[in-house]
Amino acid sequence: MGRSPCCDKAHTNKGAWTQEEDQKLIDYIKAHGEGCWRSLPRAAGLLRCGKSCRLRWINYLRPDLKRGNFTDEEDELIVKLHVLLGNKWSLIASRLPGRTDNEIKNYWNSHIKKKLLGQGIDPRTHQPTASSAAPFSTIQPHKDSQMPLDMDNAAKCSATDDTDQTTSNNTSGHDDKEVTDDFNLDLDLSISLPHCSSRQPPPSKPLTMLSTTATQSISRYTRELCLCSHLGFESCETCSSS
DNA sequence: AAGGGGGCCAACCGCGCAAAC
DNA sequence: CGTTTGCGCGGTTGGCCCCCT
Repeated sequence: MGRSPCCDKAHTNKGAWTQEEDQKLIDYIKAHGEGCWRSLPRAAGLLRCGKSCRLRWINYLRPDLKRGNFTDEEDELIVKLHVLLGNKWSLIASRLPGRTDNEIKNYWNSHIKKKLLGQGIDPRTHQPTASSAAPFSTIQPHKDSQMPLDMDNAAKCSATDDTDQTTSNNTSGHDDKEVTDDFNLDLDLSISLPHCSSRQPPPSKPLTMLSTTATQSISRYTRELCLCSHLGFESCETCSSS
């Protein structure tokens, strides 16, 4: 059993990309567009795995990438989105134009984690660490919860399924109603349109939307999906109106 | 000045999912 | 309807660079 390898590893380059390889990839995508990463390397004259080409393009060569340091606003937004989505870097990246999931993931691990720990906040649960009784200035997913919300399921659901939004994905055995009653999250997010990069499918799929005070300002979006339902909560007005 | 350690980031790996067959 | 194929994702690794001693 097992999967067949994605490419012939014996005949592919690995490691850092050369300028020449970059240029070949750029030229090819400019001429033919993205798509069929598996056959792209051969067509472009690259001795690379298709996955490697895709990653290189998405994370480094794409023309719409915003290079450079993260702004305070981006920083804050990443933290807020992580509260809701957990380690769903691609979803988080979709809210940060010009940023890639890899970039955000690296930034989280190298900067934000430490920053939160320094504030006495557990970066995984966003709860104050056991040793810290310091005032809690960031977002609390659930004020009484001992466990983090099942963000993984929620994000998985929000990313893949728009057909059964009212069905609870609660696998943790928590009482949905109880959680709903206590959940009072005011994020005041400023959220841009999902970044319409090539990696994101055109918005034929629902946009994952956050149930926050930002809801009003985002209502202009053509298709909305409230995360409430995906978090296993009762539908809010946004959910029910869509 | 050298080298050791730690941080950062690009790239790889393996798995899950969905479409195609 | 089961299997195969391709894509995308999250986690991890490895190498480069910078700082400190």
